[in-house]
Amino acid sequence: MAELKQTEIARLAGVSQATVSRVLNNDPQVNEEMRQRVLAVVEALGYVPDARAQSLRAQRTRLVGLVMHRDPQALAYDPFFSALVAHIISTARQFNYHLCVDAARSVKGHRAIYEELLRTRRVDGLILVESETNDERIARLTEQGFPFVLIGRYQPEDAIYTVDNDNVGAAMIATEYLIQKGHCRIAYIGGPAGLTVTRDRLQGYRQALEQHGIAYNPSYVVYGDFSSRGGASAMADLLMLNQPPTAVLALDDVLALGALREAQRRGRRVPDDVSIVGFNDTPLCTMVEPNLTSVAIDIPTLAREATQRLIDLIEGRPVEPKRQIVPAQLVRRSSA
Amino acid sequence: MAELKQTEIARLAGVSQATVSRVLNNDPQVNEEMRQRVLAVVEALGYVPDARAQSLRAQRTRLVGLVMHRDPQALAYDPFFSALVAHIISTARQFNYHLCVDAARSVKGHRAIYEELLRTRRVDGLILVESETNDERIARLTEQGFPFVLIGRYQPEDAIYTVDNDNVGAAMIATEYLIQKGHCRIAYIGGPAGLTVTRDRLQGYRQALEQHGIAYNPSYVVYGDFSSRGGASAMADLLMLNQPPTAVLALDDVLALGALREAQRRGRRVPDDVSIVGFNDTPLCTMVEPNLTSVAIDIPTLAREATQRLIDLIEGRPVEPKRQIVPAQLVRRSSA
DNA sequence: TTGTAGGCGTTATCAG
DNA sequence: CTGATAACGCCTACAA
Repeated sequence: MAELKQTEIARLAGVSQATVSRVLNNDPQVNEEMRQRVLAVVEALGYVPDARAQSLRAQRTRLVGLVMHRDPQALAYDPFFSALVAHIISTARQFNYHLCVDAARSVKGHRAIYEELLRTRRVDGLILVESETNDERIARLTEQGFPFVLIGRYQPEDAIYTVDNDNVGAAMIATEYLIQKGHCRIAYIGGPAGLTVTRDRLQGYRQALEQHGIAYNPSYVVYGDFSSRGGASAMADLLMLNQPPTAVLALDDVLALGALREAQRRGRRVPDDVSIVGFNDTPLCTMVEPNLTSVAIDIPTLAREATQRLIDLIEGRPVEPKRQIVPAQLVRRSSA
Repeated sequence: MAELKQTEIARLAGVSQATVSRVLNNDPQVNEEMRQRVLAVVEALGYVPDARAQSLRAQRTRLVGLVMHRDPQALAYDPFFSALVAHIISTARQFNYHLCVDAARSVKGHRAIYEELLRTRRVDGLILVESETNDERIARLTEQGFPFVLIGRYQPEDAIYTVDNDNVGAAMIATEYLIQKGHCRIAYIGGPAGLTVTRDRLQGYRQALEQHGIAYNPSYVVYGDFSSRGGASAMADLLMLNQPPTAVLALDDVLALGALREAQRRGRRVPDDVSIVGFNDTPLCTMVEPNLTSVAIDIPTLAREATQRLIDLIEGRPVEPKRQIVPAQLVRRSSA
């Protein structure tokens, strides 16, 4: 079994190794009889070409990389992450690609991964998420002409290939919904401050306030890490204010749930005392009481589009336009 | 930048390509001066060896595979999956390995992945989860002498390398806990019936009943897929019985939550009317009201041990004993 | 101590 | 239409 290569097949079929290769690559020029003879042996022995050799020869691994800018620990229970991975996997597979996942929070660790995955040409392309403003990675990737797609926004638009869920617009919709419900003391719980997604949604939130003539109050903006605890402590801070908010927009469902639970723990009724809106529309939303109103950002489409575009880039097909927007949609439930 | 290989470095440093290779592999025999000269050029150009070439040459990709026997769709929001991936990633990285993830539910799809990952030698070893009894994959892997570690149980024990969280024991502990609380009508909500984990926990459940002289009632055993909805419909079935159970042991937290919500929807109070215990101790447990009592199966350790053992196997280090058990532990909260 | 050369398993280019 | 032959980039005997 260890010696199963094309030369071995060739020997048994009584042809040259080159012919075996041709048969396997469906070269139309090969004689039908030879093809059958070769295929018979291939079938009999269950021969499959060695991906390592193919990778070297073709200068292509058929592997796409996904690097999360996050501590692996923090990823462990993140539904956004698992949804992303799941959908990238299934899309990639349709094109005969596989997924290589990595993660690191530290800049050093991140650079190491970057080196290890990209410079070594271990993967053919990269899907980036959670970019920070002025993300150093993006500059380097662009400079090197390495295929990559960013899930998120980037400026200047059209500088790189992106699939964006229009966070600014989505946050606006959610905020306007709260305003229409009569709220004017609306808070925003973001993720880590440097992330583009945090800033974009903040921007949408502010724009909505502005359009409705509501003054922006900086003490209503709190940042947390992506965890239930982060949401809880943010909510705790908000409730200690002299004029606590009557509604909260949280950057994702996990944060929103933490906030919700904290509010309840402190005796607030949701949505009567405080309304809460999350992001991502994960199954968590229907798992808590009251069910969480959330902005669905359509992770499947995001992942599918990003993957497909990345593969197009890798294989040299034209990709237009550079920026694609996947619409988001507010899913109304009981929490707001 | 495209032409960055050892011959190029060698040319610029005025040495042979072999010397460059030796320097990069820390061969102690190279002259210090040469080493410096080579390293200078390497640094200056930012050269990193090509993983594809190394893979072919070394017959090793430094990639470990994780294949979930599940529809990618179903994986999307599964906390067990994301926790597993996250911890495998960080362990693998310590040993300079990367993770390639795949998933498929259908047998055909699964076999395709198996071929594609293993036979092509795209990965050096495999971590398996969710094995079924008489899992065909395991026989083939064993037969081929391919390095793999199973997370779960397998019989005969010691036939293959496994890391097991002692599901039988864990289910026993949980069931006994319920019995001690005075319950005797205890139901079990499993996952897909074929999975080893479903059967093992059922076995533990039955053993506990037996030891306490409680008759086993088949109508108290229901199977669902791994989803909140699965748990809900299982609970619905249970509550329609003439003598509905007063306690439920669910195969994982997601199922347990679905069950919990369904019970509440039907006006049952938890834990007063019906107690519920889940598995995995995911963050979900503290996100719902009442907080979910759950059996913590220590996914980080499971993942870490499996990864480490797999890498030991790949690199030819002895691994003993073949079967390792990671203890589980009941985390008591309010739902039971 | 360093250089030369062979080969890892493929694919692709040339002759024949 | 098929068979030698040359890369792909790297590591490692073996030779100098």
